[in-house]
Amino acid sequence: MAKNLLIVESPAKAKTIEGYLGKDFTVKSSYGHIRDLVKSEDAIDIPNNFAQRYEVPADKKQIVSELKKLAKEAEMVWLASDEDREGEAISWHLFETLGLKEDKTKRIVFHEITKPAIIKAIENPRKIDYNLVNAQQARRVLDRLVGFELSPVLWKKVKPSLSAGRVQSVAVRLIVEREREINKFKAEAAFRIVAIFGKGRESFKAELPERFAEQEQAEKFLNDCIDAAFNVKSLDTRPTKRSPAAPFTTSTLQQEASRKLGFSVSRTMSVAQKLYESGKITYMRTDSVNLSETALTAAQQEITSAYGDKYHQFRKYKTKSASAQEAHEAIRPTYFNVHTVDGDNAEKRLYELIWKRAIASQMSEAQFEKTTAKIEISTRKEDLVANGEVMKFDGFLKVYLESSDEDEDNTSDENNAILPPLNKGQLLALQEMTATERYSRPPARYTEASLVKKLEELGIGRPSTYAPTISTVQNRGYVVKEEREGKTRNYRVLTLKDKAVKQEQKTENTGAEKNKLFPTDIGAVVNDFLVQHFKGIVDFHFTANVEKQFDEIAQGLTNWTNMIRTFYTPFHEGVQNTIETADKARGERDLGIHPETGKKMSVRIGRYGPFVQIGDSDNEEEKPLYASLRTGQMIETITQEEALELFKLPKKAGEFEDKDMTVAIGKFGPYIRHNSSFYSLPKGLDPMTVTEEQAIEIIKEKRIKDAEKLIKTFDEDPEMKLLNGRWGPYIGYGKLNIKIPKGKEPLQLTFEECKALADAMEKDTKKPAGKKAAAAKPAAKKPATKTAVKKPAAKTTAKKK
DNA sequence: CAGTGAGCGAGCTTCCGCTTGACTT
Repeated sequence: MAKNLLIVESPAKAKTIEGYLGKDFTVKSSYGHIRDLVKSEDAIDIPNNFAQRYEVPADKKQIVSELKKLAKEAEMVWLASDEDREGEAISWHLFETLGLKEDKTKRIVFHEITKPAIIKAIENPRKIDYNLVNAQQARRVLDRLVGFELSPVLWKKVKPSLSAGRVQSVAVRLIVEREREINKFKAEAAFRIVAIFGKGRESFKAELPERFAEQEQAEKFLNDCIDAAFNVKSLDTRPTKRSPAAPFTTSTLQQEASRKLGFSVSRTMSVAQKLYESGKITYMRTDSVNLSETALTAAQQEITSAYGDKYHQFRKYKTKSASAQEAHEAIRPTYFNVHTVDGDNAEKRLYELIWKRAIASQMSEAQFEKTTAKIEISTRKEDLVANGEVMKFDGFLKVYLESSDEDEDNTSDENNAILPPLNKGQLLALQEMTATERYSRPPARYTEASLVKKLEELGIGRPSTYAPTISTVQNRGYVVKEEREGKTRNYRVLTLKDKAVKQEQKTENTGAEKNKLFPTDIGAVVNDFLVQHFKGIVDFHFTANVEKQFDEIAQGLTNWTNMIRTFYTPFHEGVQNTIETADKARGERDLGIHPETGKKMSVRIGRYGPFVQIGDSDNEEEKPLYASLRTGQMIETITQEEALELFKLPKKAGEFEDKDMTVAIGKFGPYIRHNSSFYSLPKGLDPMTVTEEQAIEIIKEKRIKDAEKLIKTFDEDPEMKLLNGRWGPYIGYGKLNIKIPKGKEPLQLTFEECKALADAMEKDTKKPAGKKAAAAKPAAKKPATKTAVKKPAAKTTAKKK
């Protein structure tokens, strides 16, 4: 047996380090935290100085017992978890749980996985830093208290199963408030003047810095220019430069992969995980922009050999984020001389992005010559301005250009245009001048990645939680990621050409969104409730404030239980007060009087989501009418006209010749119902006017599609089918979808075999007999397997309902 | 997924942060 046991957090890290240390060391991984607070109410003994009850979750039992065994046999145990709050706590939990002895345990830390760094760490061991551990406990306890006291308030006052927390509730608030800013926004139009001078390759654009609010002003300007003379009034040339961006952190990687590759944040993380596990990149959950000495040298070698000396420049980046804990390096390729990797397309592209960004971060700046020409108009006092940029040295731009969220904004694209050679006083020939009506833009909706950016700026969340947080707010139904169609709007363009001004009307599409985050009604109602009753918790600076106090605890300046008590006492009072006094929040909004019947119209959240009601619930004689809101509609913005539309039924039974066919509109759009089958109406077909022929066509097409999927049917039972799915063949039986067991040839399967599989599955879902069934149905991605394993029966009944 | 929204009430839900698989129709 090895004399030394060294424990790190990640198995991939363990493998690498084992290679550095030789046979005297066994290197193992704890797979993150090995203990957590128990799930029940009594996890924290509040009167007893917030004493915690911890347990080893079911999925960690095995690893803990293995580590225990190895620790017993070892002469020395080296706790090498990350050097940050959580890492220190992991070491402490290991110390406690494995029953380690003070004199046989050493705590070591390193910030990069390089041989010299590991050796140095082993030469400089220390003891567990209990101040840091206390800071982590304060963080853990605060999050539990907030989450587990706030959520039940929502169950009582809004809806069961909802959740609130220090991080997720602020994420939702950001999205809700942004949506309201957009709703409130009034676009203002103004005319932008652009002139084109010269011909062919010599032509260039110039713009008037001012804009005109009224068409008359723009028109007058163009008219004034008909017979005007244009000459170069001044020329200003000066050098400018651009520097490369720092190498990736988790958050910047997520942003850039979203902009350049169109990846969701969770996709980025899972692809990066694969690259990390196969040793291609360094650790992908980091807030550090630092590169190891080894990496700096390797990057230098790569850059000088590929591009030459003058392209290289040593750079050290400093983190801008106050909340950064910098336990790791920045994300970089493990080996800079590896330009491309094997693997699927996503891995290749993400690796390339990481490689370029890291290499560019050690390259020299790009140099430009920026020219600004002012052009005088003989008939007006304003000057036109033309900007040109010439690259003198490409520097880091040879490999990488960071994109920005405003890339789609092309209103200032003249900035990097090239100007022809110009002289002061030179007369210019006007080719064309336009005055285009341009609208101001509302604030941009968040994408997953821009929300991560914002959260990081506010110091909320950690690299390991950005992706899960984004999923949580969507899984809870507070936020949806959607594509929405825009509206067309008209804009006017005046054109001066050949000594005449012409006007035309053009149309543009505006407000179309793809993969943007929208709040739902429930998200808005929960947010408003929290803002009203728990302003302090959902305050954007709450996390930053408590982080300051955690830092004081970590430095030994503050006692953690005092800090938590100071926070908890008023917070808990607020919780109780809210439970007693607050009204139920249903987001109700008045929609006025129904024009035909004079009854009250209102809209609010119900059991099945937001709906419109006409008439009074208390009225015994006449039941009120109800209609669900549709995708894209919200309580706070729906108008009475839109609400009335919801009650119009397109085609009722009997309106078609085929008596079994009706058209209706569900929450997810218009659909045809034929007997008991549903067929959604393709976009562009109006459900109010759809003809029977069109409906029959849609049904036919759907049937053809279904038939294409069909491989085989069985005479014994028409419900049993062999189908072709996205990942190969599977068995369909009624509503059940059954995977084909490994090693079986799909076409050889007999009906009996299929039936047996189906029966087994049905039994499984009714009475999950253990791990398999429970693990097979995590509704959300995250809910710990612990719950599922512990209470499988409860979970199933809840779902059946 | 797909036309419902009463009221009763047992037993359930829920946090953030550290990790990786098993899984997907």
